Amino acid sequence: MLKEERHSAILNEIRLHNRVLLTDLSNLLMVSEDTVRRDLKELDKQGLIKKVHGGAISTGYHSHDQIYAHDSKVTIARKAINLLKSGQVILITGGTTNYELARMIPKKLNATFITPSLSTAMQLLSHRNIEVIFLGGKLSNEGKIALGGSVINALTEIKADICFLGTGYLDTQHGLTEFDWEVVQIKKAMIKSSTKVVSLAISEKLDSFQRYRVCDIQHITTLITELDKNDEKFTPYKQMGVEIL
Amino acid sequence: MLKEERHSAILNEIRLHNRVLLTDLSNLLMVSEDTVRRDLKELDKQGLIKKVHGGAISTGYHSHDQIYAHDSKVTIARKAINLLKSGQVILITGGTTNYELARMIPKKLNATFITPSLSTAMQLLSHRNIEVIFLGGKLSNEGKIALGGSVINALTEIKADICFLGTGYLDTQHGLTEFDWEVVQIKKAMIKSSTKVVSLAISEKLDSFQRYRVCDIQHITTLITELDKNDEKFTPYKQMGVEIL
DNA sequence: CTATACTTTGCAATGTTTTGCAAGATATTT
DNA sequence: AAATATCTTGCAAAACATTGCAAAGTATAG
Repeated sequence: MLKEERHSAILNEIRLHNRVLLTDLSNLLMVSEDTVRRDLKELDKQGLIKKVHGGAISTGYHSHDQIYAHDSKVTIARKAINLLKSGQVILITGGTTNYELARMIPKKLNATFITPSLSTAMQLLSHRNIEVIFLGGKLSNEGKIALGGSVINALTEIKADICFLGTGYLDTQHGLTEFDWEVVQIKKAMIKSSTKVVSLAISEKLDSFQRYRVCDIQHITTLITELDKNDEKFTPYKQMGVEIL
Repeated sequence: MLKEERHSAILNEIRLHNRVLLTDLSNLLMVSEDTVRRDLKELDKQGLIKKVHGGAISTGYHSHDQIYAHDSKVTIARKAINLLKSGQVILITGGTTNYELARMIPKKLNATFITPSLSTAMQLLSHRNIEVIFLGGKLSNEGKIALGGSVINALTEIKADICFLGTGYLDTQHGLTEFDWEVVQIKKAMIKSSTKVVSLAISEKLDSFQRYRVCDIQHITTLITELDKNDEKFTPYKQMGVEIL
């Protein structure tokens, strides 16, 4: 294979995905990583791509990464990661906290993620060892997630180890609530299909509620917030058998 | 063999495959590598090809990724938009040309798009009046598209007005061909589910082919390239009933 | 037809580019 | 701070390019 062909292929990859990993290119083009590195360096010098540690990105690339840097969400996501284990099948909804979670998945984790969220799926795909299954359906314009019967149907055929529920309101009286009825249906189906249920909630979502109920507190296995787990606020949750992280 | 014969043989090879190796030409033409080298040098000086280390590539090849191809993709997408009408149900694959198409959809268009491609879906979602349905399944890491049985099953339950096939290689002898077997299955299903079949192909993808066949030329309703529709190259296509734009 | 000048071709010697490897330096992740 | 992963550098083997040259072929003028 000619050098120019490789360059062309590399530019193509980057154009398509906005980013490439060096190792992937090495496999794809069947040349050593050194050669790819040299190719990338050359293309970078020509200003066609931007070479970064571990690969290269498109020059005009602005990832969503900078947009959400909310500290508490990062804190929550970091705690949540400890629940992940290789070999698991994991349901995960959309939402910025789950997006953070998807970002910081360890590279060596080997698991299957199932999601109806476009952004989460996109993020998950950047991890090599992870299998991503998208629950198809009609996409909602706001949340960029698939909703409706097809998602719920697909969920009935799945038994996952754990599910991560993002966005949602939580209080001891009303349980986990939502403002979108369609989303509620999805979350209900997810809970039904999972052995463990993890709710990720920044503290401002606590002690408030919305119109539609997803489930009672008792159905939640683990609640993760950015607060200290010994906060007195959590005593009632603990009494209902919820683990606090 | 005369020098001129060799020259046209070389140009032919390059037109066909976009590239040639020096050693291959030497064998093919049964002359020494030195002679071929001199031939290539001469053709390069005439601007007909681009000589590179180890062989030569078509002149359009390098600029392909940067400016030229992007421009032609925009041109193609612009032509394709005229086929869209409000009320239609539209199948669309991934690929950069379709991505461009998704970007430039008119705001007032009111239609349903169905796709297995993450990036295309994401782009389509930015249009208010458009309904987007994602064909869920296991996501491939490379193409960021859903593949496999679930996509094909979902497609059997759909009868769309039109389908837009991106990336793919086209020639009169082999028809529409693809690189990836899984992708071929999806495209086949899409064609089956659509009344009209539109193939978007930059001219580079013409007159070349890959391992796996999607369909014959006859199954394509409309072919869109960046070239003029009266280009003599299209005569055989027209004879097979393909509309050229 | 013949001699001369010119072109083309292959060969060999020498120079250059490309590529993969290995060792040590940096960066990143845990 | 330790463990990985990635990067840099120098190097050697292989592939490729260049140059000069000689043999063979072609063209042209006398």
